[in-house]
Amino acid sequence: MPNESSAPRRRGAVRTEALLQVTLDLAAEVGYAGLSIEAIARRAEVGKHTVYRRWPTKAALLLDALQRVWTRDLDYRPTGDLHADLREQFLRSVSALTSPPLDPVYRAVIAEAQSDPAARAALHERFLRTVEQSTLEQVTRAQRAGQLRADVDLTFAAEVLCGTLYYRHLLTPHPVDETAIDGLLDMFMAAYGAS
Amino acid sequence: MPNESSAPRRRGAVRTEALLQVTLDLAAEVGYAGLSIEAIARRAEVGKHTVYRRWPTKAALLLDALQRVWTRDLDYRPTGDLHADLREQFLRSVSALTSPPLDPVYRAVIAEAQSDPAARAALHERFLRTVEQSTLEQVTRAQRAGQLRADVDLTFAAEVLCGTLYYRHLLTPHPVDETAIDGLLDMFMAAYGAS
Amino acid sequence: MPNESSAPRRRGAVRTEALLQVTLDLAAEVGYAGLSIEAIARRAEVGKHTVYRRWPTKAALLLDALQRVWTRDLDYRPTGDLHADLREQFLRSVSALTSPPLDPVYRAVIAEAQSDPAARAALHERFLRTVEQSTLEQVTRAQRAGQLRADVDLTFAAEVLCGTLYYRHLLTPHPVDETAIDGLLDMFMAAYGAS
Amino acid sequence: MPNESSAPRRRGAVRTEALLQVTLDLAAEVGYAGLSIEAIARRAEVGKHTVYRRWPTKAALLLDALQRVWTRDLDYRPTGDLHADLREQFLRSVSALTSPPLDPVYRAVIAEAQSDPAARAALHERFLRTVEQSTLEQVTRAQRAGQLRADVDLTFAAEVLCGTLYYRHLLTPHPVDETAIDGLLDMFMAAYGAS
DNA sequence: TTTTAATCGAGACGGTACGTCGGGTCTTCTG
DNA sequence: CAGAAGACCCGACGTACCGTCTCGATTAAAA
Repeated sequence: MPNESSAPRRRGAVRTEALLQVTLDLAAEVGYAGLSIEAIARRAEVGKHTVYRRWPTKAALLLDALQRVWTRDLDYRPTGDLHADLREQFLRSVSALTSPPLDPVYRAVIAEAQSDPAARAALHERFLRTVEQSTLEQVTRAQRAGQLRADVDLTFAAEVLCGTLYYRHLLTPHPVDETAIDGLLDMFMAAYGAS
Repeated sequence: MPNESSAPRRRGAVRTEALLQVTLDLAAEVGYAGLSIEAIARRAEVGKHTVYRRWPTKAALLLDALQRVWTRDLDYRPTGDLHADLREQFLRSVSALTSPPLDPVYRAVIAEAQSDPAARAALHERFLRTVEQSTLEQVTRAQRAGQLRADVDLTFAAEVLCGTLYYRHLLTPHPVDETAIDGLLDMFMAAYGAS
Repeated sequence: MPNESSAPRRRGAVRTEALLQVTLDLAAEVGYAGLSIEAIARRAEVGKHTVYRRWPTKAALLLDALQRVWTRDLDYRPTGDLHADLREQFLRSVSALTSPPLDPVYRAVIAEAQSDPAARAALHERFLRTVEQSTLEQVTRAQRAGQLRADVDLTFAAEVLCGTLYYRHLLTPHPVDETAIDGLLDMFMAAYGAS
Repeated sequence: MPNESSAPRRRGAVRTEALLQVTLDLAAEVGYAGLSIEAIARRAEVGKHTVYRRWPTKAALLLDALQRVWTRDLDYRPTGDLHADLREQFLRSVSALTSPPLDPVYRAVIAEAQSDPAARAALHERFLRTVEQSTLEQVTRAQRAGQLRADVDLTFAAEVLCGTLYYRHLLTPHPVDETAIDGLLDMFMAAYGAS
């Protein structure tokens, strides 16, 4: 009896997915400017209320849309070489963050977050902290493996690593290229590299 | 001499000043949300065109308004003790950045900058780079005084120091407090401290 | 036989009643503005479909609701004195038409009827014509009793009597008071009074 | 000296005219249903605010639009024969009231007036009362000419004459044809005709 | 001075988006 | 299988800003 209910499939789940996809499409095509709820609803051929029913705020919608593309790139496999692994992870992140679907949405979220502390908290909780966390795990592993000094708490170091890259990407006109990443890692290793 | 010059009829430059001040006042009172050009002109009892004649963009206006409060806090005097000096400078910056007149304007600029690369460049050129620069000068002086290793280019290090603080302030819910600043400086000294 | 229903009790009859009552309650409380099908269904804790299943149109629902209060006031008993009887009937009608439950519903029906000829026909058939009819019966009785000229068809006269009052009530800011009613009856008697 | 300033021409007077015309056009084409402010603005290629700037309410706009067509038909010239003159006037009014541009607008006004006492008052003041008034003047002239009894106040009679016709037109499915008008006038003459 | 040319306040204007509401239709699930 | 609950598309509501534009009135510099 192959019952079809293994996925409960709440009523509008499909539509929710569609709306998020439309948001990404729109972002890729018209960029940050075209990301109005009105435009999204229009493009999705959906009443505005159908959007508002799902997300109380544009920021909330954008965060979910972000999630949708975000999770796809988290399948990296550490090799054990800390420097190489961090380098790889950062390059991947930056590459994703720079290309069309993600970049406009991310910037839109940043913009929204400036006027809405709640959105700011959500942004950090769901994305920035995640990146910090995965970075922290990597360096902690390296620390246990003796590659880093054992007498320091690396939590803040992880924030510095990530924060520097986000700062450069979002707030400066400079690109986050290999030079920048290497410079950052050099400083990190100089500070915390074992003996 | 029936000239009723009690009303001196201020000319252009004065009015420009007045508009910037109104922008700051509005920001302090109603916050980011109230910073529309419409509201600013209304509050200043000025035609909208008078605003547009001076600044092509909201971002441009906000940047100038920012400048107005910004320059007031740059009168710090280094003592020679690197750690203490940086600490002092960062605490001052953050304190200014957190209090009413500046914070809403800064966030508004950040928001505008997301959709406008030119504004992003201007933001970096006029503010972020300035802070990086003054930081760089300080650490370079210390380097020459032998407090820091002589074999490194500190340009990027200065960016890391500033970037980390901006990242935390603008994009996370965490406060930029003394703990954070000290943590950051510790990492910096561990990496680049002499011998 | 524990059947408690001497009447066949069609399933939804009670609910239909309840909906009509809710409509009247809502009209009394929030007036014409609050008379949306949405609000009625909400107030009755009923799905909108349950309303649409019963009435194809808001006008239809309102007409039925109107009926509900209307029939309660038709228990007048003519005395034989034409002038007094008409006066009494008109005063009653107007009094009912002016007070909360009925007035907003009536006006809502008028409004609906403007855009919907079918509703207009129904309004006339079920209410206006009824009033004209009962007026006609009274004057015809008086005519047969010799109180009115025998050589005229009073059908149109009845329409004039009623129409004038409705006109004043619905389309002018003037109240339909005793003065108005007496003036109208005077004119009527002057035209058709016997000899 | 052909000075061009005989008309001061306030800024948007032309546009106001255009909007009223568009309202009438729309009414003629799509009828009562299409008379949303949104549709009017769209059709006139005008921002919604441009409409709201001129009229606080849909009712106000419709009343002005009504005025525009209304005044064109008031150029009748009484002949002195009361019965014929009233007949002519009523026929003209009804004819105007029945044809496309006017009928949908009038009904829309009636509908709006039901929920807005102010609109109701305005409707009466600007249109209904005008008709009553011109009717009153005609019958008063006839009264002075000895065609009508001298001992009666005809104010209310004028209301009855007009009210009956409006009642029939707006609230019943019956047409206001010559039969109806003649019946009404017969009753009137029977009541107030001289000797 | 007188004229000319900016500059100003005020705000109209066509747009676009906001967030809310109601109209009708169509589903889903419960009793 | 009827019914409550409400999702859904649609489109109007009235408000707010955007950036451009016109309007007179008020000044400044040029004639």
